[in-house]
Amino acid sequence: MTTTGKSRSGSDRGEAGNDSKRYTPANIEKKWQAKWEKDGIYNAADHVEGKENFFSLVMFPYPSGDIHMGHWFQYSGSDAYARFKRMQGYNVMHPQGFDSFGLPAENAAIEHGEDPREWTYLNIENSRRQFREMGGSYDWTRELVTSDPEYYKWNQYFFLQFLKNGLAYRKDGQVNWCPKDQTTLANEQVKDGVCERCGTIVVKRALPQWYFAITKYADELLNFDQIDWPEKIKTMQTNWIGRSTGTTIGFDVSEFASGEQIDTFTTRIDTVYGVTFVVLAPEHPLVRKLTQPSQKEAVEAYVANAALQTEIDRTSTEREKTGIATGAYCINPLNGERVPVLIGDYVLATYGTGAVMGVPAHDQRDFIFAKKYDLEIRVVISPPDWGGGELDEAWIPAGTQVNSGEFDGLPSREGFDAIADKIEANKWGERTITYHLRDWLISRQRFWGTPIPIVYCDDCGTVAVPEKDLPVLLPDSLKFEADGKSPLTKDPNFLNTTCPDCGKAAKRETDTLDTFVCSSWYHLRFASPNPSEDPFDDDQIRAWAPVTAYQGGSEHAVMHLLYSRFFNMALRDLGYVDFDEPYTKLTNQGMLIKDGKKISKRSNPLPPDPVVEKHGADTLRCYLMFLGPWDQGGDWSDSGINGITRWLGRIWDVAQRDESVLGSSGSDEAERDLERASHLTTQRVLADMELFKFNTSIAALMEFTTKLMRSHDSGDVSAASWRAGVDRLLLHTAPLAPHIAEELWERTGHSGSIHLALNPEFDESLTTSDTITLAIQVQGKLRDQIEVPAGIDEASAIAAAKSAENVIRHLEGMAIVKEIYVPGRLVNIVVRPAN
RNA sequence: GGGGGAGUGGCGAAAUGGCAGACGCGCAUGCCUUAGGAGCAUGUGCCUUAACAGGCGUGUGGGUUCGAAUCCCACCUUCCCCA
Repeated sequence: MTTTGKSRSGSDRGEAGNDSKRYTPANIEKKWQAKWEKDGIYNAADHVEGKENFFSLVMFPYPSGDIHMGHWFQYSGSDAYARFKRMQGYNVMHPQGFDSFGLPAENAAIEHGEDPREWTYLNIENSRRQFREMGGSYDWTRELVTSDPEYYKWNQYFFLQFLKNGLAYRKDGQVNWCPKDQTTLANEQVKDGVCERCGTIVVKRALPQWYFAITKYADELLNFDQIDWPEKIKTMQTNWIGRSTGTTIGFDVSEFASGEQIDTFTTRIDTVYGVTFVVLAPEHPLVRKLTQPSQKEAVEAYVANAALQTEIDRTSTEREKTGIATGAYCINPLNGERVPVLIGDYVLATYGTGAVMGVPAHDQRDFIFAKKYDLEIRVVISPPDWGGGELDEAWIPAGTQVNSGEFDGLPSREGFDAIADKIEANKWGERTITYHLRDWLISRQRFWGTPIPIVYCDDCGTVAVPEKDLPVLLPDSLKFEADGKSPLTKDPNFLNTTCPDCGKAAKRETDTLDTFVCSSWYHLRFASPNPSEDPFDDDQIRAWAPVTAYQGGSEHAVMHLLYSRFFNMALRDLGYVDFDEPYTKLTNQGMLIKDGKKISKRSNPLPPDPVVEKHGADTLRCYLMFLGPWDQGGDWSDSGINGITRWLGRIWDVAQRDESVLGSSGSDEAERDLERASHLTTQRVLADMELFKFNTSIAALMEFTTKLMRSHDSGDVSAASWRAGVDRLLLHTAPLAPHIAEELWERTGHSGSIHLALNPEFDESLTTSDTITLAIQVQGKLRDQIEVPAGIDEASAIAAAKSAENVIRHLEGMAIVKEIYVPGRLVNIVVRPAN
């Protein structure tokens, strides 16, 4: 830094205390943050006479260290919206908390031997400070921390209610297993197929896991009628749920395994006469029974290899499909044909029935597979003009049934139903609806989470912990040790307990709940933060829920946002709430990236504290909101922040100008002009804020700021209308830059917080002017612009257009074909050469 | 592999069927200043032109329309999420 620079900033600091002329964020931001908190102006009462409640919720953060710039992006926008709604006259509740269970705390424990609890609560402390420095309008009396026993107790309680009502169950699931460490691994702990710690190749292994029965709600989750959500989120959820209608059909294998059949599911039963092979997933239970002695060795090797592959690899279309014969055959019930049974790792045991029928002529994957293994390709849906020759690729579209026995000649669309009817009549299978959605696996083999309240007793089996014994507490000390096992599995005080039923010695469940359970109902606890005997108070839920407006990233489209909807529907059916959907309106903010990549504490850091220190919280908030459309995110760069610094400096300057230099009345034209700008600004800002278009709101306010400066400079507006304009500017700026707006509100003689004031109003009739500029096009190309009276009729507009100088030139030698007038906007004259 | 976005000046962007580039950054020139990493004013898509004016222009190729950044079809690039 140069000497000049140093002395300048030094003098800034020196003057700051008494020179109120200069905008110095550090001098005002802390002051107002303290005052707002002391006065509790953002604390929401459950009922306020004459005001409608508005629950404005933003997805709460995971406290992984600093609140980073991405959080600032998210929370600046959502806070501006909550403030805007408050100024619209709503009784706004805008809570904040911490989603504090989860893997990063465990990683800190694993890497640095820290206690995840200490690590987490230290981070929370730091995050609270940053939230305050942001100037968020949060109601901190409602704060919740999901790793507090008062909170996770209710996760356990809901788990038990779900268990009682058939919505929670335990069954075998595939987990990552490290054979050396003898432990399960989270997906994140598997790097390139090997154990993160010891480098051993990780295998898939079946272990009992807990599930929530979300698939019971698959159809209701497909219905979005009651909620105002972005189309893209609804599309993602719809695709994720993946409802498809089709037919199951069994292929008899009793020749090789008595009494058994292979169940397959297909959406194209019309092609069933074209089945020339059947493929099983390597994990399919029939694999062992069907494999013939000659194939045994090869099949075992193939199955072992498949266990090492990820699903990505196995289902990738880039990779060549592989398969291996079992040596067994099955019978196609439709035509009695005997077709080979193969094993292919591109078939997943967890999807559908874990077996597919191979129809190479009408499925491209099967086609390539059949070519490779020299299997028959039989056309059963004839393409139009098909001469009976070999196909170059699978024919997917509809056609005419051929080689399909009694169904030959039918259009395949009719063949679909006719064949399905026959299958159902003969009880070979039935029409079925399947979903891509699977039940929600809630077991985590981790230690920083909600303990699942279950006890295993040798005599009584799986026993639920009685509600009166909740919460099942996490042990105080959770030190991770080098063997890779969860501390819960080794802590005798936690592990050893007595059976609630028979009183004998028993072991606790050591799995913890997925952290998405915490976030599935946290909004209800915000609405009702205090009860200790119930998860929440019904009257408070009625006052606030469902959430009026919810904001968060679209990366949660198919996990959190689907789980929460399921959770709400389940709670409704169990009698806890009386509404169907948890979040009425959803808005996604985009992702803030830096240098083209996601911001991350480790690999791509961007700490906000230095920026706040240099420019102030208001400047940073506005800059982030000005970067671009909030719902599309933005690419951070330091270069533009000066624009916001200048703008706030100009507001600071204009608001404190001496109005006594202006007269008690101004010129008609200038008054009218300022009035129009004022009402137009309010119209634009109110509309844009409602749509989370903060960038264009700020652009409108920048223009208005300039307008007010010029009006004052020119001196031809009245003091009263100029001052009213300044008030309007401050009120609109308040949600975006809350500290400076509050400071200037006070300095310009107002009493009470600007944040409890109401938005200005506008009169649309005052936003228009007497004349408009019409664009004149010839052949759709702009040729001139003319000034005309605002209410001009079509004929006069076209006449005026035709007499514009530059237009005359372009009409020369042309015959007019058509004249188009778009009221208030343009005239387009369509011509052709006049012979 | 599946799913969802996004491509517009040197840069962030605006405009959702009607004047492409509002607003801001940066840059240039000028004013003010002992000074400027301050402030103010003016200009700034590219090409041709002394000027008037004209041509080109919203990732690429096609289409619909009097008129397309915007709607439709195909493709390319890129980001995010899930497995």
